[in-house]
Parts: sequence; C-alpha cells; structure tokens
Amino acid sequence: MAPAERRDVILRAALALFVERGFGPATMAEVCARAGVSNGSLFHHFPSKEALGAAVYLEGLGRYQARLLGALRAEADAERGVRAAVGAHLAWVGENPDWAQFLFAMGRAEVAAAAPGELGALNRPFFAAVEAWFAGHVAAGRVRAMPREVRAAVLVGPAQEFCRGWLRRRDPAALERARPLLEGAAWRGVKAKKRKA
Amino acid sequence: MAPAERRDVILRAALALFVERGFGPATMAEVCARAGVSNGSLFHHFPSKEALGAAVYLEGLGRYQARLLGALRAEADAERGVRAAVGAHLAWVGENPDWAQFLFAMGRAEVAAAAPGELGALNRPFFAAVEAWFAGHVAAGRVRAMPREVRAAVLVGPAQEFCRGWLRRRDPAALERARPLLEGAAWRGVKAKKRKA
DNA sequence: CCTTGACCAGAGTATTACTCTAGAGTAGCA
DNA sequence: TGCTACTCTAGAGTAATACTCTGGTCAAGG
Repeated sequence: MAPAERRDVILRAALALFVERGFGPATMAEVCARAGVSNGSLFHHFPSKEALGAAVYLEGLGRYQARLLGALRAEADAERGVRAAVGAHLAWVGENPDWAQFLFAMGRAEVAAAAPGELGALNRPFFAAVEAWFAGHVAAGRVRAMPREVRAAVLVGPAQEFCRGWLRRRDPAALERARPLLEGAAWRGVKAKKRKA
Repeated sequence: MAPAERRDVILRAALALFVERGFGPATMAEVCARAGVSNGSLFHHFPSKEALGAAVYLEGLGRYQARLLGALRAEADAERGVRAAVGAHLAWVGENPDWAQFLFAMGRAEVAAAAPGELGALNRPFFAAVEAWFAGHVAAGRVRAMPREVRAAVLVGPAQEFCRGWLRRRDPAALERARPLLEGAAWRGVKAKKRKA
C-alpha cells in the first residue's frame, strides 16, 4: 500500500471511530484494528492521538471552507450570496454529518495545540476571502458595517447552532424545512438598515 | 470540612484545572492536588472523571439558564425580551468566562453519557419556559412562527458563535461593542414580517 | 550488488484512571 | 460513657493505554 493511501485509510478509520465512540474513549489500538494497520505504522504517520485528531479536523475544515467559499463567490448579489453561504453550510453538514459532528466536538484549542499554526493557516485566508466578498456590499450600503467576528457570528451562528442539535437526529426533512428560515435570519441579521430614500 | 463543602471545593478546582489544561490532559491527581483532597475522597464524591466533568457542566448550565430565563421573564415586550435574553447571554459569559469556556468545550454527548437523564432534566423545562414566553408573541403576530429548534438557534446562535471566539481574548470592551449588534441581529431574526397595515 | 532512507511490525514501558481495604470522624441512643 | 451504624477519607495497588524502541522489509539510486 502506498504511504499516502495508508495515511488516508487511517484518517477515515479514525473519523468513523471518533464519531462512533467519541474522541476520548476511542483508543489507538481500535484505530489500528479498524484501519488494518500496525501500531508502529500508525504512530509513524501521526505522532500522537491529538495529532491524529487534529489532522482529521483540519482536513474536514478545509473541505467545509472550500464549499462555503465556492457558494459565496458564485453570487454577486448580496442577499443571494448570504443565502447561498448559509445554504452551503447546511448542505455540507447534511452530506458529511460525521465530519461535521467531529468538527463540532473537537475543540479548536486542542487542534491549535496539536498542530500549531495550521489552524491559522487555514482560517486566515478563509476569513480574509469572506471579508473581501462583503467589503463591496458594505461600501455600497447594502450590508451593515460591523466587526469581522460579529459578522461571521451573525452569518453562520444560527445555522451552526441549529446543526449542533440536528446532528443528534439527522432528519434530512428537518434540515430542508429549516433552511429558508435560517437563510432569512442570516440575511436580516447582516443587511443594512433601509435608507430613507 | 463538611461533605458538601468539600464537594464544592473539588468542583471549583476541577473547573479551573479543566479550563487551564483542557479536560483530556488534566489528570485526577492534579485535581486532588489543587483541591487539597485525597484520591479516595475525590472518587468517593465523583465516580469517574467524566462524572466530574458532567457535574461541573451541569452546574454551570443551570446557572446560565437561570440567568437567561430571568432576563426573559422580566420583560413583557417582545423586542425588549429578546434583546434582554441576548444581553444576559453575553453578560453571563463575560462574568463567568471559565465556566462558559468549559461549557463550550465539553460536548453534550459526553455529559449525556456520564450523567444520563440529568441533561434532559435541565434542558426540558428550560426550553419549555422559553417556548411559553414566545407563544403569546407568536400568536399576536409579533414574532415569526418557526420550529422550536430553529428559533433557539436564531435567538442565541449569533451570540453563542461570537462568544466562542471572544473567549480566546476576553476583551470586555469588544463584548460591549458587539452587544447591540448581536441583540439587533437576534431580534431581526425572530421578529415577524411587517404587516401591510 | 550495496547503500540509503522511508515505512512497518510488535513487544515493552510509564502514566493514569480507577479499585480496595482499612481507618477516622459523627450522630443517635441507652 | 459505651455501642452501633454510617459517611467520609486515606493511600497503596491494579489494569489499561498512549507512546517508545529495536529491528526488519522494500524500493530507488548508484
């Protein structure tokens, strides 16, 4: 088996196991068994359990960010873009529930500790790109001016919070029902006040 | 030392330690040392590390819920109530950052596993009370009708998401600046469409 | 063929959550 | 005061598990 392939096998096995048993209770021996890999091989690719968790986290985060950014960039209109971003968030969670659950469960602090710098390397350009997309709409008065962190929270907060609960049941119909409501809430949250024309 | 007092000493030491070192890396021996309690005493009061974590979690959650519900019930007006709830959320996090950080970091799933039933026993009446407060406003057409989970997400999602990031820096001024924006976003998210009078 | 270096295997070790046995206080009751 | 029953505390002991170590395989380059 090629090294990269083996690394990938380990990552997938680890994701499934961490979601099934939880990160804490899951043991490295179980990862070995599920991935069909020896102890030595596992620790060769990932120096610690936290590093393995961080690798799974970072790969998932990267995919999620790519999806969200793609949806945002495909729209020029402010409202359509915001709705598309929220919709993409929900769609990604719906299509990758295991990964989403792990991203929610694994704390950023632990990832940052296990893979210093890599989290920032992924987040910085992502947030910069999101801000760049919004900048024009803010300048044109279509979107309310607010600090980055606040806008990010208003944008994805409702969807994020909803998904946390949704992952317990994972009912696709509920996700579809909630989508327009969450998209609307996000848009009303960030859009500018009506100007007295 | 009275038993209840000792139990409380352990809880406080555990909270400080879990926030400082993280739940996973923290050891029970460190809890003993910080609380000034023997191993036997610690395990007498809490049968496992997860149970200890769950106890800290549940106590914090209870205090948070009481604060939020108090703020909501003190207001009869829909908009003032929503803003008060979000404000109370932010205020509680600002005043109890350690507890908030632990609540965010500790997953609900692990708590539910370690203390089965207790999480629901705390959450059920809380959500019921929140829903009861909203019911009248929904019926009167002041608040948009939506499923419970969606409304909860729209209500506290932005503040929740903002707080997650805020806890890294803990700058009180930033919290105050964000408050009106987050309150406004929550209110615009849940309020009913304007009627054509 | 020889070397080199990444990759893999599995036994070994140190740490840590948890257990066990015994003892110290404390309240109730005569 | 003495007796009983009980909760709480102490600290040595145990099993599990993250990680280490030593050695071995294999493919590529010279």
